[in-house]
Amino acid sequence: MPGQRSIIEAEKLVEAKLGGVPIGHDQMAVVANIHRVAAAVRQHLENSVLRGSDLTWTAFVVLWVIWIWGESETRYVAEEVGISKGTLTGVARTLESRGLVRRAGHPEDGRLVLLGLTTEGEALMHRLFPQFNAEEVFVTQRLDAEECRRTAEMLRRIVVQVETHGEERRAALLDGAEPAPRRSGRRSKS
Amino acid sequence: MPGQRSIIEAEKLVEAKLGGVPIGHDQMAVVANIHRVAAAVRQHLENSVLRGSDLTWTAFVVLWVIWIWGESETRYVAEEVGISKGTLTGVARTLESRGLVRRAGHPEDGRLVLLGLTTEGEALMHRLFPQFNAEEVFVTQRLDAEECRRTAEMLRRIVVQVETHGEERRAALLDGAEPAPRRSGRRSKS
DNA sequence: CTTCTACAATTTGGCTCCGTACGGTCCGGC
DNA sequence: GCCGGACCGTACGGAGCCAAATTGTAGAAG
Repeated sequence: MPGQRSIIEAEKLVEAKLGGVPIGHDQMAVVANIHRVAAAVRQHLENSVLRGSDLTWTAFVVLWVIWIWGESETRYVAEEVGISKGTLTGVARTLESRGLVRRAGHPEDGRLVLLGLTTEGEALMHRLFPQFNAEEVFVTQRLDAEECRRTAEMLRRIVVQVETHGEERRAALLDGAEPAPRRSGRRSKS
Repeated sequence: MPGQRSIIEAEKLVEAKLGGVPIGHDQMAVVANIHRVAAAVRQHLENSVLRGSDLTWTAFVVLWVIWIWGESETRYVAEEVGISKGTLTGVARTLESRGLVRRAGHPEDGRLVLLGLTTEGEALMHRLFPQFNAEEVFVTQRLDAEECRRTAEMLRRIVVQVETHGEERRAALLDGAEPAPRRSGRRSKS
């Protein structure tokens, strides 16, 4: 990995930059490594198994969620995948046009839309997931099963922390000040 | 975290879906959690400290890399940040137009371009990074220092694995077949 | 029955990011 | 001097992504 500079070395430089200001070094290293590894793994999977079936990462995750959990309401799929409902609309449409996903109205509540896999979609996932998982095994090759479990547990704790206390934390940080609107995105009419 | 369904439960469903096909469950859980936590942390940081300074995640990381490592060649910045050189051009231009980044030609090799922070950029990072790090500490609150170190080490191993053996692995998987061009992006003229 | 309200998905606008393809510039070797 | 290679910049085309605005349904209130 040419050019990959060490995070430990970075810490020393941060120390020098900030003089007396105390910094959580271990925490910084975890967060930095999380994003580094997420990008590396995603890129590896896109360039190995996903590219061959012309699927983006997001599209695959959407298929995976529907595959695992069965026909589901769009709002749950969006949340599970980690994208907005508006984004899911577009991704689902693409997958529908390729005959992998089927969209159906909810039998009781006409506002809801259910997403399910077509037979073709089922077949694709049945073929693709073992390949996908084989790469998951490949990337984690330098960890034994126990280390995998422990690492997953640590990561899960971070997710729980953010998802249970994140919102109140953000509110406390802003402390009254309005949330500073996102610069991109559609402008408010007012 | 409403709607967050358990990965353990998902594993059972995968098992049911694939019958006899053996699956690396622990590895699957690690990879799934990596991306879940990466998205959660990124979103938390964008909505807390970054939004206030109108910075995207990518823009902040670019600033951070330049801040830490000092004036650097664009190719190293792009690699360190984990984005393509083309993307960096756009991001750097935006940051330059806001007076945070300065761009200069390499004194010896005229092909290279060096990116550095302006005084304003330095000041911004000096103010922003402690806030950023405070949120890193917040999200990892449920891990003690030792757990942080161990987790970072595990993640680092995955990065090393992908970056040392990823390329040959992808080559072996394709095994001769041409790499199946990305469907999006500019079409070849031919 | 009508209206109002809540909530759902979708549409729309704006931005980000990637991969590809060129074009320009510079370096090194022949 | 010329050519091949490396590098940056620019220009597309395309997918993702978010948040506001819109549209449509459900259900309650009058």
